[in-house]
Amino acid sequence: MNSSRNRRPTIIDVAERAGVSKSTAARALAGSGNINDETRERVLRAAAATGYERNHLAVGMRSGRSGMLGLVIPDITNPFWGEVARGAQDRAAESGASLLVFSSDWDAAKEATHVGTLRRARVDGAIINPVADNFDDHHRFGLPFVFIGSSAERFADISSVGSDITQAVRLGMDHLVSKGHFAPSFIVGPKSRLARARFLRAVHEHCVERDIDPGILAMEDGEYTVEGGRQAMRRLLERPHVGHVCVFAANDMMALGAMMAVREAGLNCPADVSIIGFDGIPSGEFAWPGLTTIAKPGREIGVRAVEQLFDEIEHRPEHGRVYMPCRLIERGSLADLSVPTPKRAATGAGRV
Amino acid sequence: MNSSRNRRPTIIDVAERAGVSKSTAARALAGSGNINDETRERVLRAAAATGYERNHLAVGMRSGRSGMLGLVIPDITNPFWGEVARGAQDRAAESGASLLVFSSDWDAAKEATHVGTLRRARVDGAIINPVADNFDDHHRFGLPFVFIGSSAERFADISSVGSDITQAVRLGMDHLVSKGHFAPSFIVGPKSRLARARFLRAVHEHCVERDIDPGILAMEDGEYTVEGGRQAMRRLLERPHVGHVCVFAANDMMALGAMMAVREAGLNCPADVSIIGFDGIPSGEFAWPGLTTIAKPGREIGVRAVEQLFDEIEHRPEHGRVYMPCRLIERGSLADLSVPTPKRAATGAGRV
DNA sequence: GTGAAAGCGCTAACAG
DNA sequence: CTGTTAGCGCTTTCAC
Repeated sequence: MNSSRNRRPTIIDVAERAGVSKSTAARALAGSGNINDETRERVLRAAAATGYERNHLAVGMRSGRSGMLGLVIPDITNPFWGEVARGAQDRAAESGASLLVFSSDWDAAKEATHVGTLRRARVDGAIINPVADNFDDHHRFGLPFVFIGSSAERFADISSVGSDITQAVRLGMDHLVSKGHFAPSFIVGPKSRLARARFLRAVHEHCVERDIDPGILAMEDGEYTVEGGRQAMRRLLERPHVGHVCVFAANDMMALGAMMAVREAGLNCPADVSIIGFDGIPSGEFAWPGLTTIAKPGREIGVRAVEQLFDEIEHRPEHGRVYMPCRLIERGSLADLSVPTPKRAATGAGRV
Repeated sequence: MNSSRNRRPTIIDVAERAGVSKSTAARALAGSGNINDETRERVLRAAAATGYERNHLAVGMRSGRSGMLGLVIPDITNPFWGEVARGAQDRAAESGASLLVFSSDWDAAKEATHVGTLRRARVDGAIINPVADNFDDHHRFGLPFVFIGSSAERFADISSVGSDITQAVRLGMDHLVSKGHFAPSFIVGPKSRLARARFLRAVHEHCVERDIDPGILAMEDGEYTVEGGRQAMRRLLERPHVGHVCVFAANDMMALGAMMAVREAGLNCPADVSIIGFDGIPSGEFAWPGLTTIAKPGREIGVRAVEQLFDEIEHRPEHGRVYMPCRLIERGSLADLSVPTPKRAATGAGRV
């Protein structure tokens, strides 16, 4: 009868079956334009009967909108970025868009390659965690885009979304104080990483607000990894100190590494050393003791980024950065030194 | 001069600039067909000069190959599936293909929706972790596809790739025996899940091989979550038992939950209770003690799935299942009872 | 309200 | 080896 046994049905098949023209069928299918109710019904029925499915390639080609969005993150395997991807995915799907996901491994060359691929795929726009610090050609990605992550913050004029580090640090510091830790030590990322400066700036701001001299705060740095945190903690413990040690790690992996170092030094967390992290990765929940940390809203960031991207695509210039609030997750890695035992208080953070 | 200030350059712009015809330009750009070296050079230069980039939408439309692949997994946020996605992503990129990623949340309806979206996007094929157990319409996805994960194993005639559960269980059991644990208890998934049966079958096979009566093995089940594992462990500990308890959990999350239950019961892992998991998620590394487990090769599964999918697309019917070997990761959650100290063996679970 | 026709950017015969 | 000619499936004027 019909030759649609092998071919996938096209709009022409639907039109023929409904006894209308291509364009009428298109109008009915797209739900656009003025069209007779009865005609529309007929077309829709014909479409269902033939098993017609819109060819998005063709739509994209003709309309200039592919219905696809790109996402370039450092590593989909990383729990934080996985959350971001999930949020973006869900929000995109909600609007009928699909997401092309790529991992850059913090490598500028890979990032460029992937953006190129996205451009050729004619995605309508892209969400990118920029790895390259040193070039402002970002403006010439050649497609609508939105940045995500803390590394994006420095591009003030570019639409971006990330966690509110200032608020996060304040949350952490206030919590530490509430537990009787007044002068924590810090484990931060390597100097090369943008996020480090951002984190330290927030710490500094907070100290100024609270009339604390940032100079007295001990600090060690290392890679944003378990091993980096472990070594930094080791160095911290080698420093002369008295009483309870409290550490604020700029990243959960480092915090977990620090925890290991504490154990390896024959000390106990939280009895001897208190640790607070930053990220909210699942592993923190299973560590022993559970890692108290400040969780970034990964999923919400993904959702929000897609929304910003839509604005960008539709030329609703909402330029500027959106800061998403973080939240504290209390688990067991923090000792409570605030209990009103005079002796206890003196033990304190060692700042006599 | 040229009007290509706004429009993105097309193959026509390149052809004009190189002084050749559209098709010659196309041939040069695609690297296909016979073409004069010098002409090709000229075209390539013209392309570079105009900043031409192939429009994959148009290519896909004309050639019938979109250069896109779909991936439908339960949850990109889950560490195992994240690994799979990453492997697939990398392998696809290697061949110049892009990956559309979707999460189904183990929901058959979502799965169907996503497959529909992929079909409309005209992906060349899809990699799917099938959630629906009860329909064989899989054959009518309407596009080339490959299954992944253990739930796919029952579709013997469909190309699929997953971990080798039989080998994994053997690896685990042998390791337990080598540490002096001869009759472990089991924590397995809910009856509704396909993977459970697959796991138990492997255990059974192993027992038969080793002349062990599977009937003597204690078993509890629960959801594949931390909470599921915790409750199952609780029930296991309530059972009458003497000496050291050894537990083989069918999933790392459950194993981690079991570890919590042990701690909550005032017991110690591994002194009183030994635990071995199955998955290889990162959290197991940070738990205390570190979780000994059998790791599935998530990334390799992703890579392999893409390769199988290419075969499928190219009509190289390699139908059948590919089993990827798992590997043992030794950490600290297993007591070594094999040391020939009679006392040790008797010390056991300490709950007299 | 509906149809005819043009064309998005590219590839694939088919001639030369 | 290169140019000409058709479309791929759809949207979108522009008539009627």
